[in-house]
Amino acid sequence: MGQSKSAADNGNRESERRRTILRAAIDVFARKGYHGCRIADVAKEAGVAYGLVYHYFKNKDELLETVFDTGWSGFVTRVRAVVEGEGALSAKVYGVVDVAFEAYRVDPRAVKVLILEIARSPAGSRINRQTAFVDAIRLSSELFIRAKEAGELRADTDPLLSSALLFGAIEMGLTAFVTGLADSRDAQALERAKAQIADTFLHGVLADASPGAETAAWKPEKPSSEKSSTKSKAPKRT
Amino acid sequence: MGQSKSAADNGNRESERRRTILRAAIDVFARKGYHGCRIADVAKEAGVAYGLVYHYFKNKDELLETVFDTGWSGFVTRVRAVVEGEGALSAKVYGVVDVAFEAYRVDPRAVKVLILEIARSPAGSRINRQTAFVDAIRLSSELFIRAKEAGELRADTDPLLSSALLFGAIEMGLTAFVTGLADSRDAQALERAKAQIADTFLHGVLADASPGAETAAWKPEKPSSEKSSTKSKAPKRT
DNA sequence: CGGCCGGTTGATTCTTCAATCAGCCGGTGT
DNA sequence: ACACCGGCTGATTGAAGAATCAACCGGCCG
Repeated sequence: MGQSKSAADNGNRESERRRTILRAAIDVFARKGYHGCRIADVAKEAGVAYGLVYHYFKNKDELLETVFDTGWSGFVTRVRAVVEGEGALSAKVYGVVDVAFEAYRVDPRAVKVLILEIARSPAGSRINRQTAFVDAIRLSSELFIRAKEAGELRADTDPLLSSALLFGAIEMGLTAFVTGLADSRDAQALERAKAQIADTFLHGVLADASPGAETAAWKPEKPSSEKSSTKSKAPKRT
Repeated sequence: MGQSKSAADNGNRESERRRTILRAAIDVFARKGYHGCRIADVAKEAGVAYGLVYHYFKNKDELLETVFDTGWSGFVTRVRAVVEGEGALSAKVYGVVDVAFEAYRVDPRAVKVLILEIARSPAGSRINRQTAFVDAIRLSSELFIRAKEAGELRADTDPLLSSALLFGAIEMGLTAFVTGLADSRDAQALERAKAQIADTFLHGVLADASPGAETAAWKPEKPSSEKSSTKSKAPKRT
């Protein structure tokens, strides 16, 4: 265990242990869920005494809160960068999808906890985590508001709902991997999923203007020559 | 309290009380969450003695399980009807969206519990509720498999993922109402949300076929005259 | 009338954990 | 050497709440 630290680490030792515990918490939460695990599990996973968890965190809830703050703030920051950056709507949408999937690639467990435990927890404790989620949706909705003014969007779209739908699609896409519906070790699959989410959101699933139209009418009109590629190599954002 | 039942109810009395408890459970779960409530709360809500809950249900978990089975089977049945029915892809997609929103309109509490407590619960107890969710996605994916063979779909779409995305969009749309982001008493808003979800999924958010390919430019300006209508009166399914 | 029986009650028991706390251990300064 | 100090330990406590159970109705049948 304890590596001798020499001198080097004088600055931030205060972490180290705390980090270990936080990491362990993420792993355990991801494996058994917040309610399904005891502090003892976290302590064991971290290879640390039960009491030490309480030395670094006020209580179990603060532990979850911290996991949340840590992971979420990074995500929001990146999303904000995309939203406020240069480029057309399409590029930004792809950028947002990319941020989410990248987060997943880097730390699937953390993303799992964020999605499963936090985004959907009913009125969790004091601090409204729901709020944080809503804030993210609001943030990216600006993207659609501006795009709409610029005429990039169809007229009958509500920006807030569009934003929500994008996140919903991303979340469900990730959930497919989180729950094992899709193989998350397949880098190709991840890439394809990313592309399809962005493409579907931007262009829909239909194979072009569906000529048949059905029953009533889905406005088949589509003068626009070739719809083209679609292969969508959409500009990588990174 | 106890209404005298006269004779009339001879047949299925075995329910009655059980139903009351189940109903109470849904309400309480919706209000405080599964983990956030005690059996005592359910009993009180139902106006029934604590012990009676255990007369009708083996334990707290079975209560949730039952809420799930009850609500979910109905939903799946309706979705199946849509998937296996007649009509073009577009109509069916709208139909699926409609089923979900109708369920919400009829019993928002129950839908809330389904979404918040069950869809996302991490490896809950024995029975895999995740599985049920996955099954629904698989079921509706058949819709996309067939549509793809018929050439209705773009070639580069994965049916399973498409199905997941549709459900993701629906779920997030409903979540917006469940969490109060949008006003669920506004029938108009519900209608619009439904239409936008289906439209976005089928046609995307973009103002038109953006021919510009991507890479460099995403072709901002769109001359395409009137994009118009699109008001989408999409065939009502009911 | 009296005993049975299924539905019903709610106090009691038992379990599970979050949270505490008295003290240990090893490093550091004097 | 000694005393101090902060990180660290884990048995103990106390509360919350799930599940049990013995007793209690009120109808019904013999």
